[in-house]
Amino acid sequence: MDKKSLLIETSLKLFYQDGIHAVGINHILATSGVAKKTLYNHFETKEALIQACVIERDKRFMNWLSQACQHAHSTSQFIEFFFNALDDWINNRVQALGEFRGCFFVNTSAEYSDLDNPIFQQCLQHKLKVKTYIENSLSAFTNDIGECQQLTDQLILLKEGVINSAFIMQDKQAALKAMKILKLSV
Amino acid sequence: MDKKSLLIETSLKLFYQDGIHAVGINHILATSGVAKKTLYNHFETKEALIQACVIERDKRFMNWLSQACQHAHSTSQFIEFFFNALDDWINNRVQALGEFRGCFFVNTSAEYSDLDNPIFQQCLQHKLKVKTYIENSLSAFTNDIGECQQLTDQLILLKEGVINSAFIMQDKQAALKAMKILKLSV
DNA sequence: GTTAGAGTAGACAAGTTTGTATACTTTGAC
DNA sequence: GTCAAAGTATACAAACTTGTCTACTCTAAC
Repeated sequence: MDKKSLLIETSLKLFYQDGIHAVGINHILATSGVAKKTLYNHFETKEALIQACVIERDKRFMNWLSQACQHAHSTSQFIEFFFNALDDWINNRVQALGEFRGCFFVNTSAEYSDLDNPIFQQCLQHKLKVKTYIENSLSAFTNDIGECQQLTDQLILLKEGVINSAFIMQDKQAALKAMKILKLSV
Repeated sequence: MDKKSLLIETSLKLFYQDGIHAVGINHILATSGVAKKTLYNHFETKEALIQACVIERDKRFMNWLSQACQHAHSTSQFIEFFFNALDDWINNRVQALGEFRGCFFVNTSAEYSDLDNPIFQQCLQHKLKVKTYIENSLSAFTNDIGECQQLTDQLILLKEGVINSAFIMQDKQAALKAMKILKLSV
């Protein structure tokens, strides 16, 4: 693995584990075994490294989600795949996303919560991307745009609730509970 | 206001705004206008101050929530009051909770996400307290314990989803959307 | 008026932070 | 084999971190 990727990999893991401000550059260097000059060769500042991490996390998340839902052939099947994927993640069956500690984007936003902060904006954009992905996927199964949008809103709302509850309440059944709610209402 | 309360008040505001690690003791002192010795007279360490902040936030949250829902006389009315309260909060109509920046307990947990960290445990306990409050409130309106538990789970899941979505997606309508979901399924 | 408790102001210690600079080594392309 | 690019190791600067300490002041009770 090239040094730049190694640095992002290491930082992503440490940032997700302990938060951004709590993890110093030196800690990242010691863990990755990379020299300081190499880091500042690839990234102008710590902030640039953080931004690269957010981009990488977004990539991994979208890859995982789209793969998990790709074989859905109906709305109800999409819902099932979607929440099963979340269930896998919060129960640590998805290696690409690391040991579950809630939503990386929410955790990161909590440390950069000003609306005009570029890191917050990156996190917001990720969430919008997920929303667009869901809406596009669902639109294949129905012609009713309103219904499609409403279901997207509901999936998003429940997804955020699942991730949050699984993290802070340690409710590892959250995804299955959420699936039930939608199955009752759809 | 006595100095101890002033320190908690100031810290709570700054921690909620910028995160815990990002806010130094000196910043808190400069903002509150309190001397360093006074702070360390009241709190042994920064961690003790953080813990006092979590306790205070829990108090304010529970007070606000229980007041907002106290006049509910039925399950559906409770749901209405509950989500209207959330709607007030995320749209900055609740002074006691400060300018909305997501869930203080989630934001804080993100910086102390080890299960055995006492701060994480405090946040977890707060969430369990909210759950107990909801379950107790609902139990007054029905004799079906299973239904009561299920609805509690749903309310919790949607509450977390609402707070998260309102924060990171800046979806200020999230609470009203969530109310709709439950009205469809109940 | 005296006195004890609480607060102020700020210097200080010891360690950490991000980021730069220097001197040396490895590696891969030609 | 040469040479440039990339990496290593580490010292260093400047600022910041938490927490301690000293000397002074204010305030309220008696």
